[in-house]
This record gives sequence, structure tokens and C-alpha cells, in this order.
Amino acid sequence: MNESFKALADPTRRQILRLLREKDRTAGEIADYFNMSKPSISHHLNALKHAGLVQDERQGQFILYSLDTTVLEEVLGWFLEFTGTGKESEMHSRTESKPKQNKDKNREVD
Amino acid sequence: MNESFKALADPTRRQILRLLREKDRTAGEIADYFNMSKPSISHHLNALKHAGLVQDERQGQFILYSLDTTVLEEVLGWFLEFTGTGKESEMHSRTESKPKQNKDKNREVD
DNA sequence: TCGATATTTAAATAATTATCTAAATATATA
DNA sequence: TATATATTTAGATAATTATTTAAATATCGA
Repeated sequence: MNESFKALADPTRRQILRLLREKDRTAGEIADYFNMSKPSISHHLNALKHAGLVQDERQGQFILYSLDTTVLEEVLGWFLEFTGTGKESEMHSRTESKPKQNKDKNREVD
Repeated sequence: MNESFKALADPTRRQILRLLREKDRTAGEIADYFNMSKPSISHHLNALKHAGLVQDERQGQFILYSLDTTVLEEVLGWFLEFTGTGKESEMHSRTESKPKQNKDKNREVD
């Protein structure tokens, strides 16, 4: 989830997602939308891929990128739960954690 | 909006938001939840504040931080629009932008 | 007013991320 | 098979962000 948040924290990457929302596109096609070298775009695509936000598939000479909405909806869920717009099940989570305890440091909750 | 995304891209800051969702807290109280110096937490609080995600108010000796959900709901809106879960009004936005045009570079859309 | 407490700001450094050019890999096609 | 096209990987550098200690600011209470 942290990877997703980090991936979304960049305007270029969000724009790439917007482009892929319209339709699947090749890496080069995506790169044409930006004033940036292809390696840089490749790097951003990689970040999105590692975050699980896009998928890629080689099609001959090209590599076709497509949106994967699964993780996006997880993040959406985070916001829904957070803002209280969503299901109430988590809203009265009185798991009031205590300060300075610092146990379970590697849990990776959100 | 970019500031908000960037602010949300850090686990410490998201945890701070979680803490503030439960109740308003002072800077020191927040800092006690982390293995991190107070100046570091102050820095994170500042990032959240600049993103419009939290507000602060001095109360005597202390500074009390509180959640501001307004921007959070904007970001939620971004996801709703993006995933198509929300109102359809924006879903058929066939504003199919063309590549390599690169006009209007400073618009700050999302 | 003085000393203690709460918090931030400053300054330095470390760590991460973004970006570029050049080179490598994979595929297509003549 | 040789050449051209599409994309990524490597390596270097620049830019941004996180973190710390030390100092500054603000308020409280004796």
C-alpha cells in the first residue's frame, strides 16, 4: 500500500494513469505525451508497475501498458474508511493504541 | 492537490492522520507515538499542514493539531472519479488530449 | 522575572528519487 | 543475417526529502 501511495505522489505518474484509463498504450506512445526522455518514462512506468497500478505485456516489438484498477480501489478503500464515507464496520475501531510502546514495528498496516 | 498526494505518500504522516482522526492532539503527544525526534515530527506536521490536511492552533504552551477532512475528501473525489465509482458526470470526458502538443504546461489539474 | 516545558527553526548531513546519456536487449523486417 | 525500431537497464549526477542536534521562540507558573 505504501508503494501505491508513493507511486501516486508524482504528477507524471498520475497523468500516465489518466492516459491508460482511456485505453491501453505502448511505452513509446505514453512517452510522447511528456517532455521527458524515454528512460525516465520507463522508470515511472516501472514504479507504477511495482505498485501494482499498471500491468505490461509485450506485443511483439512493443510493450503495451494497461491500468490495473485493483490496487487503485484498495487505495480508494483507504480513503473511504478514513473519511468515514464507507462502511461503518471500521469506524468504531476503538483500538486506541498507546504511545511509546513501539511493538510490532514491521506490520505494514496501511 | 499534488501537495496532498505527496503528503500522503509517507507512512509516518498517514499514521499521524490516523491519530488525529481519533482526536485532536498536541505536537508532543503525537511525537510520543514515534521513534523519531520532535523536530522530525514537526517537519511532518508542517508538510501535512501545507497540504491542508491538518490544522494547528496554539493552546497556551501547547499546539493542538486537528484533522481537516476537506482536502482528504477532495483526494477521495479524485479516486472516485478515477475509478468510476462516483458520479458519471466526468466519466465520459472524451477530452482525448493529443501527444507532443504540450500546451498549457502550468495548469495544475489534479 | 526566572526557570521549566512545548514546539519550532536553523544548519548540516544522509537517504531517496528523478533525470539524463549511452549502452544493452528484444523483436521485426528486408 | 543485418539493420532499424521499441524499450529497458546501467551509470552518473542533480534535486528533493528526511533526519538529527543545537539553538531560538513562546508560554506557563513560582
